[in-house]
Amino acid sequence: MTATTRRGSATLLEVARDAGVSKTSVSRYFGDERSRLSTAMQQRIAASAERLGYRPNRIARGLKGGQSGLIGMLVADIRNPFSVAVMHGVEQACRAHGFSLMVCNTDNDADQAREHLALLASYRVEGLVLNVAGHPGEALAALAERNAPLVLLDRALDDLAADMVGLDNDQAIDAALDHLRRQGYGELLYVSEPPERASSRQQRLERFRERLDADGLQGETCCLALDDAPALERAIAGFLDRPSHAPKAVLCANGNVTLAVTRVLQARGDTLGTTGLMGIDELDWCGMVGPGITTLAQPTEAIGRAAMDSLLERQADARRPPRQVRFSPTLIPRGSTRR
Amino acid sequence: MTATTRRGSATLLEVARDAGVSKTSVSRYFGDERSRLSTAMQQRIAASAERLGYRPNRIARGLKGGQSGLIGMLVADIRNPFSVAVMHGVEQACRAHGFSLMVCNTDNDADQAREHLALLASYRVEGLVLNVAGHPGEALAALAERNAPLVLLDRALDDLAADMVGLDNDQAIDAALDHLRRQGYGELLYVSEPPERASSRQQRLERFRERLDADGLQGETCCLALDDAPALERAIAGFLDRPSHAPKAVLCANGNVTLAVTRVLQARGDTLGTTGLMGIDELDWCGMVGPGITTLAQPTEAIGRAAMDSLLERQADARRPPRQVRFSPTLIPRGSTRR
DNA sequence: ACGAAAAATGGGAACGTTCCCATTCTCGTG
DNA sequence: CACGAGAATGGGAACGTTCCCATTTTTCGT
Repeated sequence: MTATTRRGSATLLEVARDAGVSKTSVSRYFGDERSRLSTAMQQRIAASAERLGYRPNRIARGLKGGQSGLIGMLVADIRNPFSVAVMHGVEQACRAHGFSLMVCNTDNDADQAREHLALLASYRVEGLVLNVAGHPGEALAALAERNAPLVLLDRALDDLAADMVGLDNDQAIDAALDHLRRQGYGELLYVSEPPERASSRQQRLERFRERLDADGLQGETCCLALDDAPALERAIAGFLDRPSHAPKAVLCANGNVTLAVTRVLQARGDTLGTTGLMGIDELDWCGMVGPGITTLAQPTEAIGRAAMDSLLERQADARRPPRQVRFSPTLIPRGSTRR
Repeated sequence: MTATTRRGSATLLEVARDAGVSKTSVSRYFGDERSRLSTAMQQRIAASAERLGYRPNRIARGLKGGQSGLIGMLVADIRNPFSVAVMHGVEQACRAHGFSLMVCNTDNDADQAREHLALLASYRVEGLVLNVAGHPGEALAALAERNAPLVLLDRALDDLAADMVGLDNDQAIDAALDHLRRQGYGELLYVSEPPERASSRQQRLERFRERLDADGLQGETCCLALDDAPALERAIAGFLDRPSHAPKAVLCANGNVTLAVTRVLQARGDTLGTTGLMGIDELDWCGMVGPGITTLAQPTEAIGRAAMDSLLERQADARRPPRQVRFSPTLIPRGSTRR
């Protein structure tokens, strides 16, 4: 009872007894209501808590108040540097607002997504950042269940009117096409992963097609899963090996595509620049491959922070109409688009 | 009370009432004791739970049983692909054993580490994976407080006898030196980040120095913070621009170093291969820069899983002596070490 | 110096579980 | 046919908080 070592940490009640005050006062001290306590009491509590090594139990706190202090984040692919960068932003913002982030990785698997969503719901997360393709049904379930704020990252879900944060895809495609045209490329190949379940992929693809018509550029698109390397090789060969009137360039829809396409071009022995190459998403190595790869960088940290802001705002006003926040990309010109 | 939509999800008690059974039975159904229930009761509970959309509240469960179902992980730098890969392994293993992973990123900041550690403790995590430099005092505090299993990733802490999982650093350095020697490089520069607070950096550095003596190789070491680019440039210039009798090569202590050094070499216009380059840690782009960069790949996923295994074992037997698990690297030879 | 308002404090009842103990029911067995 | 073992079930007390209210103390204006 006195100074014996205990297995767990001290409880609020023990601190209260030790300090000779009520548990309510201790609760207030560690809650946000220190101002309601006299200085003397604050000191006594502080002393006792210190001596006993007391740490409030977030779990117990979450139970009564319904405040888990947790924000959940569902990421389709944790190994994607873009996702990690955004996650970093989300985490910073979480900390700044006293939340903790619980990240789940679905490996692009709908079953895992469902499972993880249920898990996050069972931890009563107070907000949810979603960066996955597909199945909003489950998301809705979790949402309805807990009535927790939700924000979509980089992809909208048709049948779910939710807040969303991401790149201004139209602007990105426009910037890319402008740059490529200005650099003298006349025939373009747009390579994307399958757009079916990811709205941002759809938007970029669509915009590419629209602008092609409008600008009178020659171009084509190609959507395929990146694990099918031979298919990608064939697609690229089909485009590059055809006789043409104007210099050719490949535009990559995201970082993963850029990686895969660059591998193929290298294997073929194409010279970057002569064959244009440009990608959305900036990566560590883009400046180091050949003459450097031109990219459109996304403001990843800002996107992450904006996601958290959106969560907080919706927490404050649940019935505000859904809003989309779009960020502008930054063009980083390099040798791969210099002839 | 009847079929009205509710704001949160149903509670165990509501399910019990709906099914006309006691809460204990429902608790048993969702716990691990289904076998103790009659088939009839199982069906009734299942039906009610389904209809009400019941999901057990992990927070409440954690309170009474002390089982948070959470594993904590502290990562020094979430943007390091190596850390992410290991984290991926840890997460998989967590899921396989019914735990969830809570990842905190410290951005190499001791204050954040302390803060996050306190946080994880307050969530009563049942295990802790540590991948940070420095301050074990805090870690010990959390450990002692909760008596939770602990495993160190990639770095041991001198004053803390804990389980640890990581690369076999000696073997890695040996493999690197063997390879470089066999390829005909005679003068070596070993570049590392400051080793003070990370044991694996120390081990690699030490081993490099030892083997240099033993093998009669010419070589030197250089430790600096990577954000100081000019210093790195100077160090590399000092090494490469000096007249010599044998081909020179740079060995990088980890992926971040490889990135920084490669940038410098490219800026200088050195030809990879003529100037040897080799790094520990395999990265996406290592095959694509110049003639490719030779690396020693770590089995990241396996390391992650092993960390989790270690946690579970220690959970089962708290007083087993600390154990270290060391993994072998895989050499991936590329053009940067071909003359 | 007298209330009355404001500030400081405390006592319990939740929150949604689990878990220890009863209690009831079902049989096989002597 | 009574008896106890074992299975199936239920009642209540925790777990460590927060929060509503009640109570006590202080501070002032007049």
